[in-house]
Amino acid sequence: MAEALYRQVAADLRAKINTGELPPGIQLPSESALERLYGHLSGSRGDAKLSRNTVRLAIAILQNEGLVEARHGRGTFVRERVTFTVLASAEEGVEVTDRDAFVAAVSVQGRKPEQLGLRMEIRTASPEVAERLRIEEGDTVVVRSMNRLIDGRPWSIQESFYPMDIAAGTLLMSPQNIEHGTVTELRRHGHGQVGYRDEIVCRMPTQAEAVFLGLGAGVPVLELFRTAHSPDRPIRLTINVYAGDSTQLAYNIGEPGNE
Amino acid sequence: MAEALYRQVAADLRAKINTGELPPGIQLPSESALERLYGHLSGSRGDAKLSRNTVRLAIAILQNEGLVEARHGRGTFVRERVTFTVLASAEEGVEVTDRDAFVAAVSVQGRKPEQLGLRMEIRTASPEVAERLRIEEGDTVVVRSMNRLIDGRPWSIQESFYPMDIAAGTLLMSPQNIEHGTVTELRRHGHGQVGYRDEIVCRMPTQAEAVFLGLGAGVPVLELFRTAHSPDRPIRLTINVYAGDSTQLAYNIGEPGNE
DNA sequence: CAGTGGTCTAGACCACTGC
DNA sequence: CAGTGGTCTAGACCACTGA
Repeated sequence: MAEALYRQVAADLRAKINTGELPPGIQLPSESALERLYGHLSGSRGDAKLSRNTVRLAIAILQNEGLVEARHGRGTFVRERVTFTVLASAEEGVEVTDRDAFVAAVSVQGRKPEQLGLRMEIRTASPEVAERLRIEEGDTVVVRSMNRLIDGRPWSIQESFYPMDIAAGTLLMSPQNIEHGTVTELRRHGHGQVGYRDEIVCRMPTQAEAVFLGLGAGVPVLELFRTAHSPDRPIRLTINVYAGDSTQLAYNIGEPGNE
Repeated sequence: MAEALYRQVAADLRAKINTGELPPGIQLPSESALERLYGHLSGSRGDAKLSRNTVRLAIAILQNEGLVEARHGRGTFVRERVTFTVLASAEEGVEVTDRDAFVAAVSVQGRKPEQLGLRMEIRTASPEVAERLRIEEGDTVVVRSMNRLIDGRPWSIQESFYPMDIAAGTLLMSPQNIEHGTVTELRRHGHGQVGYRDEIVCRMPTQAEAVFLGLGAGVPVLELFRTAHSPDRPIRLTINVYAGDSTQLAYNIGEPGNE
């Protein structure tokens, strides 16, 4: 046995997608059609026909590679993708993660931004959070979270963590948008931001993330941990989870080139 | 029908992994054991038992989430993961992507670095490459590529593209390591690097990448496009493809905090 | 050799979509 | 209603691993 049948079928369909013979948006042949189309691979007689499960295994591979998307009752289609670029580096190390900055950045790229549900909670720090904020695991932290959409499609999940002693007595304690921005609000209370560290990983989404972001099988997420600090200490940790099939992060480092 | 059986099985196993009841490295019950273990879900009589395909569908979900790994003839195991952090920002915008820098960075984190097969080719620019180097599609470019391993495991695939007029007459045309580094070599020929732009995306690997990097199902890759420029023009594009389950990219922006 | 996962078949019934 | 994908079963044979 050279190569499993379902892998051969997947490889053939993948090739057709990559060469453009099956362009984005196009419907694949139905499962029963594929059973017949690839029947000749089974090495059997003339009436050759694959079993449906074999065909479905092949399609599952392509789904998990993010190449196709099955729509119940309608068919299986080659995925289309458009990406949005986030400029994650900033002059002077004082970036803006507030709503206005998001709205401006997206609008510039000709897309429609939306921000949903600013929530504020008080939690205890997980090990991940505690380590980056340089506090103890279990210390209380203020969490401000929101969801962002582009062109009506869920795009990112953002949670910002503040040590309780920093957030206490500021507008961060209120579950509302801060007009002048959180960076300015922190500065007014003696926590001027002078820089940040970004850590970026990619992984497959959790169940909850996949549901909220509307991710099909085979779409990973980009996770960005941004630890902002004053000259003295970390003042904020922002975790962003982005839909991997529609996000690009960009950093400009050093002097700008001649553009 | 509330929720598909195989999804219920996957959800239960996932919960056990997340709570640590099934810690990393542990073997899952065998497929036939799972058939019996979760038989009660089938809503049937006492001898309840799932079909093997149903169990396999459940395991496939966890594999595609990168949570477990099946080893033929041995069993299915909860994945363990260790990550290596790449500091991608650099002082003065003049980073070093050369072998020595890689070796030093990995050694510092107590791991064993290796670099394989430096290759040099001449190709024509794809649209992706041409756009970033600001040349025409189809223009000839010099490509220098290599693979890197950490602790003996394939970790990244790197390809650097240079416009032909920049590479001509330099050591870049030879398929050998450049002792003083490519950045210095370019500077000696009048192309001093003053900054770069990084673009980061994540996606599922191609077939070839999955094979080379030894990625199981459900492991995405991080792809980093670094366009380095002199004051005048782009001088190099480096594309790195990293195993997503063992890589973290980091950027320090602005003034360093008090550490 | 026994036990594990890998591949494949044949057929059943269900749920969703759109005409 | 016909056609699509979603779920599930029962059973077969193969390939790999390790004792």
